[in-house]
Amino acid sequence: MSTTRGVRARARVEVTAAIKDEARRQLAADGAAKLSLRAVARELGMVSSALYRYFPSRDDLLTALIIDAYDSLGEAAEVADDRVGDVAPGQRWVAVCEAVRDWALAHPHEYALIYGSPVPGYSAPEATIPSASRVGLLLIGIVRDAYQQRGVARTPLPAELEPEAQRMAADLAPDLPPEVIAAMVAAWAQLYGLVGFELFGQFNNVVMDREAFFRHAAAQLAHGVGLVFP
Amino acid sequence: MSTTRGVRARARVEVTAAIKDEARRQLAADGAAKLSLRAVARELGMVSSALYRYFPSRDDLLTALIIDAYDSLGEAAEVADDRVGDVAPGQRWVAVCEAVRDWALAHPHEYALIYGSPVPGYSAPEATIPSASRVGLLLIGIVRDAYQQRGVARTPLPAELEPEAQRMAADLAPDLPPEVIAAMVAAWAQLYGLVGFELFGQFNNVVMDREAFFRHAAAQLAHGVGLVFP
DNA sequence: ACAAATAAGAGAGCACCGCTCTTGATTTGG
DNA sequence: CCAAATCAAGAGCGGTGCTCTCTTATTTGT
Repeated sequence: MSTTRGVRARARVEVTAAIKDEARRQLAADGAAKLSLRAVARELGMVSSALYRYFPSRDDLLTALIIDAYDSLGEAAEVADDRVGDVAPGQRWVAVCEAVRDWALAHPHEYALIYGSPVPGYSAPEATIPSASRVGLLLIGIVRDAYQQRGVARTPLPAELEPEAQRMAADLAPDLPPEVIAAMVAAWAQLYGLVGFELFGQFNNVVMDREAFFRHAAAQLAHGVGLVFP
Repeated sequence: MSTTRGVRARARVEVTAAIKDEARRQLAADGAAKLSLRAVARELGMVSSALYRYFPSRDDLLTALIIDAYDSLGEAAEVADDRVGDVAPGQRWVAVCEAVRDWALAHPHEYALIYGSPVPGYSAPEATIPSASRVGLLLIGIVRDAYQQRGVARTPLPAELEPEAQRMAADLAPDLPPEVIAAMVAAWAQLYGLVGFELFGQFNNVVMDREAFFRHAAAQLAHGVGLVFP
């Protein structure tokens, strides 16, 4: 019967989900460094070795959490973009930036997991790429809309960056001018600099009104990409 | 005698230095997560408990390494600024940014230690502040020189940021205009976004010619702060 | 329908970790 | 010179990730 075949399968997805949920709880509470397979198993009433039937190692569990975190962040950004409605591209950009920051402040350990220090040698498993790209793709989409609807301000590139900018444009958005793509990639990285500095305490005793500071900085980023405000 | 008093004291500083050196070796090799007191002790031919006479905990050892890393980075930045000589402020800025990036690429695990994810809850011990400030102070100095010698381009602030910008300026550089200080703090954070993305693999398959890309982005940061090129 | 294959949980165990406490030797300062 | 401070060493506690074996329950193929 279809049910008999499903008993094991169903149990498997449920247990897998329960493990991830508990792991996410511990991650949010104490950070990635203190996530312990034994503690997760203990909390779930299993024995630690049983966990290895679901995740072959601690790193694999963390990778699953990383993908979830990327998706959660990506969705938050997409929702924010939808919510803001049909406004000027610059305002959409700022809304997405603020969504990223809000998500980071609400999920600091998860943000640290994906944008903190993923072990400098470590290169992300292929599986993470689509989830990790969501925010970037969203920002590209905003710039593309701006370019098609009202155009963007363009500043010439230094000669040494021409070939690289053309290559990036061909990869990321062949319909957009290379200098805009180059500016966008830089702005994308810079956004995470702003968020990281706030989250990791580098702004302690330096920036007090973080809201206002961030909003202005995000707007300046939009400006640098060539987006305009109404 | 002066020597007798010095036997213990001298041994102490030597052993302390040896511990830090070996720890730094392991940090550079395997990252902060894998730094093990027992392994350090083993390598030094001591027993692990003896290490606790010098550093009361693993975190204290790490804090010592953090301070050293900040100082190493700060000195690299200062040396680069000295070396570049009497050029336009924008070029000094770019030189310092490149020094930060070069240092990060040369010491990835140490960079991750200080600018990665310092455990979101964790707030840096007071002792780290002076060392951590060196790069920031250097950048402020460059902007100050630019302001006094040739002036900087100033763009007005949104009203909501006025008070905060004035507060920051009063704290960091009372002789500089608030909008310049605000732009500088943002640029400072953004610089670390650029470096972090490259170091932590976010630019994999996206940016290839990292040198050229970074140089351009750093120059754009300088522009955003109002610095000019000759 | 039943035997074989497979998946899952339990338990013991290995090698490591940070950290504490006690013990005995050595150096220091009054 | 002797008491006090300092330090290396050892044993030990509770924890970790991970492996291996054993037993039991489910799924599968005939």
